[in-house]
Amino acid sequence: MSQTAQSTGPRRAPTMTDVAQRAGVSHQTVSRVLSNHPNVRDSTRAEVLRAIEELGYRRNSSARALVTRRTLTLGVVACNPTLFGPASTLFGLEEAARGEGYLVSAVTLRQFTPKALEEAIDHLSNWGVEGIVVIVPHRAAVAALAELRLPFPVVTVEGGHSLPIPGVSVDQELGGRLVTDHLLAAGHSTVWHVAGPGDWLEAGARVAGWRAALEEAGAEVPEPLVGDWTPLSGYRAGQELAGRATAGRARGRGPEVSAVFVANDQMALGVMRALREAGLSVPGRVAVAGFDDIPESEFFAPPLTTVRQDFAAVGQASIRLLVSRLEAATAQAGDDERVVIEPRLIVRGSTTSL
Amino acid sequence: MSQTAQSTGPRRAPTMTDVAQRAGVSHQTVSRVLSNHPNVRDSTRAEVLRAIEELGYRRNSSARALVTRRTLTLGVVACNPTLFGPASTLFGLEEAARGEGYLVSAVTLRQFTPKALEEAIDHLSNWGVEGIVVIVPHRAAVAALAELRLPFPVVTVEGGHSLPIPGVSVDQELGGRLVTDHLLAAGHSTVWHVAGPGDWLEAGARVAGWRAALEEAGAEVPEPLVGDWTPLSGYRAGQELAGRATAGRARGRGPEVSAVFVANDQMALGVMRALREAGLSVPGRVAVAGFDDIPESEFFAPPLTTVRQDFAAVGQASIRLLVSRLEAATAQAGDDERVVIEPRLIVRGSTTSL
DNA sequence: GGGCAGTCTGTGAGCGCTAACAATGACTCC
DNA sequence: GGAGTCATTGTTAGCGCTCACAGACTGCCC
Repeated sequence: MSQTAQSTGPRRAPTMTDVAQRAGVSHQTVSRVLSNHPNVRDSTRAEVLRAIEELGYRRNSSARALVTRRTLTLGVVACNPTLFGPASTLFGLEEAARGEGYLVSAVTLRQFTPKALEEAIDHLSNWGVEGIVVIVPHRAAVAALAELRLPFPVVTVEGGHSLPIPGVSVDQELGGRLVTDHLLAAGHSTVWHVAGPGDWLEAGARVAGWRAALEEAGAEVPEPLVGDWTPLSGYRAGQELAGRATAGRARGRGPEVSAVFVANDQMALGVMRALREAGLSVPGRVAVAGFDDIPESEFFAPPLTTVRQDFAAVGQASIRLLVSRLEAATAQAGDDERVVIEPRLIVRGSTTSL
Repeated sequence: MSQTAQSTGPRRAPTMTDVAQRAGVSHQTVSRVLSNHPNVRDSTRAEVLRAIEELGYRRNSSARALVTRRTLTLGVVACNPTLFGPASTLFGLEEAARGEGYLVSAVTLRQFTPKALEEAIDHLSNWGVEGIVVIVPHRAAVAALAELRLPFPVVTVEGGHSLPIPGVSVDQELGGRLVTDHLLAAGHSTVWHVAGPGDWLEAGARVAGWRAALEEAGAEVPEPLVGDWTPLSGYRAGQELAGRATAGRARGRGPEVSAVFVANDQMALGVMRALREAGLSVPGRVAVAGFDDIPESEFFAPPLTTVRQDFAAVGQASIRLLVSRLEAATAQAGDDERVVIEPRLIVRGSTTSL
């Protein structure tokens, strides 16, 4: 009665009981209306809905989660989220999750370390996520992940298939093959490679595809250069390659440089700049191909041959995997544990006019 | 006693009472340990921590949120999250929020409509976010936002300052001026402009800065072309500009084309490609400048002069604004309602060697 | 030795919701 | 017409936690 609450203070959000009172029913009936229970008389339902509308009532998610033991929240751990690939995956993933009725909370890692990964997962756990998707494609990450015995399902993206954790990935090795075969078919005697960082699984798989294609064709396999995905590192690798291209075999370190497969588009950009600066025309003197098909690639000078990955599909598949694990007491083990998505070669000017 | 739960079924997560029993204390003491209450004997604390460790106990966030009325969750609504700018902002924002002890849930819009915005906010509300950051820099979005009377604080990013909603933004107009002044100082008689979509506030502000700089310098103001941020649209605008450049004033539609300020880097890339294809060298014949400083810009051919925005700072500022509103009964109105961040001109090869 | 502060711990209530069950009334069926 | 069925509604008991308060036990002073 003599509550000060009736003053102008921040009025507490209305509760289900408030709605019930206003509609002249029990709180349980309100609950039934909100959960679309069939056995509610139409007139009652209308009454309740009107009360909800008038009060601006919203169900308290915490109370609901407490009793149903479902937070309907999924966590995502991502690294380098400003890169086109991770960002696209994140986007597709969130959209898919929303469609399934889940909220997605992402934690981003500035730099991968097992400790950072653990902290990120810990952070998410503290908010009661029901499962997580990990988009941290480092070798060490997957290993670290396997150590942690988590009380909820985990799905990896680009985490490789060496561990008994369900995951989604693009067939990076196939991508590497596609590019390499394309360049060999164009008449190059061999193909150089600028790889991604050694601790990235994707980088390794692209190397493997490239190497396999060369070996199958009986071509010489040059020592791959290594970058860190940035244009700058590509630029440096490009300078190195330019040096070899101009020095010729005289320099005695590997075959002639007439074609380069770069492990992502941004590095390819750097490589092309370095080659250009060294007076080596692309594709006239050296053909260059990338990987990812970022939106800019089509407009590089020259337009870049590359491999397109369907990131949105990756995001969707990972959510499907996670949600199926969450909702099915049925589909337990082995049931579509692994999803592999095929990449596609996009041929453009940087490799064509040999 | 005769519960079937003691079978192998999915063992329920341990509760605070379980920990209390194991440690031989009351659940309240466990709670005190977890909240770092000072009045707990060291030996008791140790006992409790050990029990927590052994049981792998985690506090139930829903129960906690229910009683404290704090979900410690923030929502973000973003559009075009695969672009460098929004992605970077999102990243900075999440990191800042985590530092403040909040979880961030993002909802991404494929395309902006007032309805989509409302649905996104609705989605977030259903999960009990305590406040939201809206990164949807459309004119209509801000208007729509003002309509909604939301029961929690809202902060806009790049939402302009026309409405009484706190917000963070980069001084886009200043950016436009910086670029334009730079080009005028380099000796160009005027500067053309390829703008972003008309319904984006940022696009408008960049146009305003460009126009103001031209007018102050007494230069002719050509009709701006309009793109949609994509390289392709820039390419089309570039073709149009190339046509004018080669036709000269004869075509009678505006001044000579010797310098172009493009509203973002990706479109600038398209513009440069079109110019190059038309045989117009950059910067020899036409100088081109962009906006955003995406990581690739430095490696374009030629390296692109552009305006750098500190997206991470934007994200951090928006979180500070939101959190201060959440935690302060003190700082009510007017208190740093607006944060403006200054952009910086980055001069590179695409405008230099006139 | 009684009172009084201060430290540590336990008890009980209740946050807002859903699930299980009970209760009511209307209707059908033989 | 009594039992059985069904639709509709209400009642009650928690979910796991924090808060407010009460108790117990120290030490210290006069």
